[in-house]
Amino acid sequence: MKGSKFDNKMSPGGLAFQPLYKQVEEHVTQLIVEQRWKPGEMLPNEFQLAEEFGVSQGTVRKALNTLTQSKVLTRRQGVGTFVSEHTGHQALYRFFPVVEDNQAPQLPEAEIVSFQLQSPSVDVAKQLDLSANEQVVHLSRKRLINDIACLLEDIYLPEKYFPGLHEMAELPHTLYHFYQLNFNLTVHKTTDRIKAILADEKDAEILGINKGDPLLMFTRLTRSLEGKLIEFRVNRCRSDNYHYLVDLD
Amino acid sequence: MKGSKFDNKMSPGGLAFQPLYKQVEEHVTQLIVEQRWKPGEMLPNEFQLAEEFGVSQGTVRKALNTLTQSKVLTRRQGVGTFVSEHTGHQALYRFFPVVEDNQAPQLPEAEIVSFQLQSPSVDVAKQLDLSANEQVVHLSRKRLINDIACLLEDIYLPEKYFPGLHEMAELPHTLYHFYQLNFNLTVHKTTDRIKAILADEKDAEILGINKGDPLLMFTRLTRSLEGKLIEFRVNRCRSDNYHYLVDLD
DNA sequence: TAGTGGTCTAGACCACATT
DNA sequence: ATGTGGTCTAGACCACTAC
Repeated sequence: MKGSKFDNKMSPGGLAFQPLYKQVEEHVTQLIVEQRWKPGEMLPNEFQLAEEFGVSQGTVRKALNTLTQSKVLTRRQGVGTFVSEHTGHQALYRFFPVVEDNQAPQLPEAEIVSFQLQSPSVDVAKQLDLSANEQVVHLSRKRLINDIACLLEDIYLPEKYFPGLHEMAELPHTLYHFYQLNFNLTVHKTTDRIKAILADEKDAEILGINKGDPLLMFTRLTRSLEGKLIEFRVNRCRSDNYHYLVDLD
Repeated sequence: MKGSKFDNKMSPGGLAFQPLYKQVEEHVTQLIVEQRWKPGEMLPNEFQLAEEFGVSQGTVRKALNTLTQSKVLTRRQGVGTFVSEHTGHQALYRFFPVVEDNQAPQLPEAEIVSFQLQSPSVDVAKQLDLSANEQVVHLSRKRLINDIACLLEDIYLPEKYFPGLHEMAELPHTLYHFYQLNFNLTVHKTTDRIKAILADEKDAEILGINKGDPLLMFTRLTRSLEGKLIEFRVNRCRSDNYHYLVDLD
C-alpha cells in the first residue's frame, strides 16, 4: 500500500493548490511546533520520511533543504538532519545587529535592570495585538560589549505565551534560546524599525553619556515559527562608538 | 560527442572542489558580466544550456534556480529565464529602506544638489579601496517622499568604473538601473551601517528641521555582480517622521 | 498548438562522519 | 563497514503563456 498523506489535486472550490514539497515543508514545520522532534534532535532520514509521507525521497529532500535555508533545520553530511537550536555562535549573532565601530562583531553581556508582570501600555498592546485585559512580562536589560554599556532593552512578552515566566528567579543571557527551551517558542523572524532620538537624563546616566547625545532607537517585533507575535522590544543604543549593521541582498 | 565544459574531479593540489551546479552558476554569472545576455534578455532554455555546458538539464535547473533566489535571474513559467533588470516596483524597493512612520513603503523622488569629479577624501578612498591618484564622481542628492524632503545622499563613484559619467548632462532618479544600462554594473549586495547624529545647520536648512535635531546617518557600500566596490554613500535621514525598516530572518 | 519552466519520481554514485 | 546527506542524471507529466 502506498498511502499518501498529501494531495496533489486542485481543491474543488478553486482554492490555492500547493505542491507536494510545500505541503511536506509545512507538515514538518507543524510537527516541530508540536514537538515531535525537539530543538537539537535528529529527524529520520529522507527515505523514512518519504515513506511516512507517501512521497518520493527527492520531494522530501527539496522540502528539507528549503527549511534548512530558512534556518529551521540544520543538515550535516554523513550525520543527519536536526531541528535548529538557538545556540552556537551563528545563531547568537543572527539577531544581534549592533557592532562596535571599526571592530569585528562581538557578543554582548546582559544585566537585568527590572523584571515584572504588568498591564501593557496602549502602544505595547497594539504592537503585540493584545486585548485590554491581557498582561505582559516587562524585562529591562542593559547590554555591555567589552564591559561597556552600549544598549538598553525594554522587552515585552505576552504572559499568555510565557506562563509562569514572571515567577522565575533567574534568566540566562541568551533569551531566544531560553524561549525555545522553556516555552517551545522558536524565534523565526524579526522586524526592526530604526530611528534617531536624543538621550534623556535616565538613558544618559545608565549609558554613561550626556543628556542630549544622539541615540539609535530601534523597536523590534518578533514572530515565532508558528507565526505568533511573541516579543516587542524597544532598544536605545549608544551611537558614539557603535552602529547597527545590516546587509541587503 | 559529449564535451563537458566542466570538471567533476578534485584538482591535484588538493584545492577546492566545486560541484557542477556551482560551476554552472558561476559560469552563467560570468557570461552575464561579459554581456552575452544583457539585462532584460532571455536565456536559452534549460536543455539548450545543458547541452552547451555538457551537463544534465537538472543540474542547469539547480544553478538557474539559485541565481533566481539571489535575484540575478528572473524566471517566468511558460515564458523563459531572463537577466534581472533594476526596474519594476520590487527591484526599486529592494535597496530603499526608509519608510514614513505609520505608512506603507513609498518610492521617493530625487533632486540633484551637486555633481562633480573630485579627488576622494581619505575616508572615501579607504572605503572604496582606491589609491591616491584615483578620482571619484561625487553626487549629492535630496530625496523627497510625498514632496517632503527626508533624506540627503552623498554618493561617491570611482571614476574608473564610471568613465565619462561626470560629463553627462542628465541623470535619472533610478541610479541603480542607470549603472546597469550605461556602465554594465549590476548592484548585487550592499552593506549599511547606521548611526544617530545631530543635524548641523546645513542639514537642518535643507531638510526643513532644526539644528540639533536627531538624524539617522547610514553609510552604504555597494558591490556589483562581479564583486567590484562601485559605490559609497553617506545618507542623512530625518527621524521625526521616518524610520529605517529591516527584516531579519 | 508549441514552447517554456515547475513538479515529481527513481536510481546511481560520491563524500563525509561515526563505529 | 555502515548510514547519512550531497550530487547528478534521465525521464514523465503538469501548468502557464504566447501565438
